[in-house]
Amino acid sequence: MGITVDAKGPYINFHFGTAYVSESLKAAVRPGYGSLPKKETRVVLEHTSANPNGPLHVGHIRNSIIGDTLARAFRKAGYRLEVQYYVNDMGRQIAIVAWGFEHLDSAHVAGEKEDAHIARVYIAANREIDKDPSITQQVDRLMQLVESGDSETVKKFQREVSRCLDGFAVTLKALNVQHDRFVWESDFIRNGDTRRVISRIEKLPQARHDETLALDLEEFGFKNPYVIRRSDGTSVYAARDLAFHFWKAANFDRVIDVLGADHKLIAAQLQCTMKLLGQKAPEIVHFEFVSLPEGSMSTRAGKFVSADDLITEVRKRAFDEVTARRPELDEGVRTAISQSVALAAIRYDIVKVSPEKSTVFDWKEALNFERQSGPYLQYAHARACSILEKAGQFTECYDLETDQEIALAKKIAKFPVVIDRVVTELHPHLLATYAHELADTFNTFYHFEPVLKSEGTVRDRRLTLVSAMQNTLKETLLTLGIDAIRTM
RNA sequence: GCCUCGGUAGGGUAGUGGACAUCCUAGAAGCCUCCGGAGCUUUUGACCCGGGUUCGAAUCCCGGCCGAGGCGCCA
Repeated sequence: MGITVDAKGPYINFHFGTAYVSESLKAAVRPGYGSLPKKETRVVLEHTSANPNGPLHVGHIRNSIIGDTLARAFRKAGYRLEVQYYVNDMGRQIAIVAWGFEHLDSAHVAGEKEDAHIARVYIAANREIDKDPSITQQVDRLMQLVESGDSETVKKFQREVSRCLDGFAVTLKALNVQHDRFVWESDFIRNGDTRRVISRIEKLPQARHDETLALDLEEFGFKNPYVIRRSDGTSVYAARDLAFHFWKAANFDRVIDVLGADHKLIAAQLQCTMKLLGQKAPEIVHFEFVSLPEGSMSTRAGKFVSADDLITEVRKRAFDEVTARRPELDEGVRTAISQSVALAAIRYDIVKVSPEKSTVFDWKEALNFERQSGPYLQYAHARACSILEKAGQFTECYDLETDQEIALAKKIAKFPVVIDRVVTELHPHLLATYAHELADTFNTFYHFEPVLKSEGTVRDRRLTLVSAMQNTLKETLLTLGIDAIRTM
């Protein structure tokens, strides 16, 4: 009854007997199915970390959704996980924002979201700089003041950055994306970590002391020097990033960063340098860019589709859809359902594509709730819930017979393997593919095999199967950060 | 110019060495006697090009072409 094996041509076929499938099903009806054994490994996962100079756009949230889905998968796989957002509070872009608030008409407009306000000032300041390049010197001055710890300027930077982060928090909450800790880049200057890392780098044989301090990584295939310190003595982003990763390497067993494709080179240089310093190098999940049909996005040029606009539009469309289907429900209930549906649509649409594929943002796809979409998955779940509710009490039965039953049970049994693959391969889209396969298999089963209308042990075993499917799909959706609503 | 990542039916997409290449969309034909049709069935249609490795390549290697991203004091 277990697993039988035979050879056919060049293939070895394993036949999973009913005993094997039954065991899996018994686990699948229990709460928390798919969770792997607890591990002692401490993992730190950094994602999103967008510069606080304007609202999150549809490119940034690809990072957020890939990162948050991975985070959920790691927790499901039993790891001790901390999720971090690295706040860039001392870059040139923030200095430009600070300059803009000081020199331009930057009053807050009533009803304007904080991050949108920052973007408006940032875009205006860039326009001024284009007109009068000498402003750059004033911006440089601000950066030097921050690096030297001038409290007035530091406060000014942090005030604007905090406001922008408040805006991000609203967006990320709407997307069901969570961080455990916000790590501020400037802390690595203040606590001396950056200085200490630089002094270690100075001692490396690859160090080059000209006006700048840089590493010559040509032996590792990097043509250009990796600059650590500017000629005016201030540190560059790379130096603080090294300090940050030093700290992560010291406190965690596994360090994972989710970064955009534009970071490929600097991330590789960072990995290389960490190794030279005898430290654990981060594992990096790169995702390729999301562009618009008219070209690439740019915060600076004000050319982007903001995540907030996307959320608003998808929620509107979802509300109309729910209202058309369930007019009898209270408006409050319809609003709640449509928010869950919108969340599912957005997250699934983004996570289903493998990270290494560059994409073009498409409103039509984002607003589609059929078939290969998050709402389709939610619908399959809601249907299963409805069947179980109507069924009432039944006796669990694990002896399956028909092809449809067995196909569904096998799909259910695969779930823990999928969780494991997601965290070992760092491929969150596998979970999306699995969720769709599971819902598809269920829909086919549902079409051919009557559940409530069958009788005796046939009814029992099919209800058991529906129950296992509902629980498995629920766990899959939760790992995808999608609400497993019972009705919609 | 150099480096990195992609190139799978009309459009989008899964698939890192093996059995008729996944799914969505689009086109065609069906299914409301149905437990919620955001559904189901059947069907049309694809591995960029050229070499190589292998018993066997969408998958690995080399060279093209196309797309995205990057290339010392930006982040």
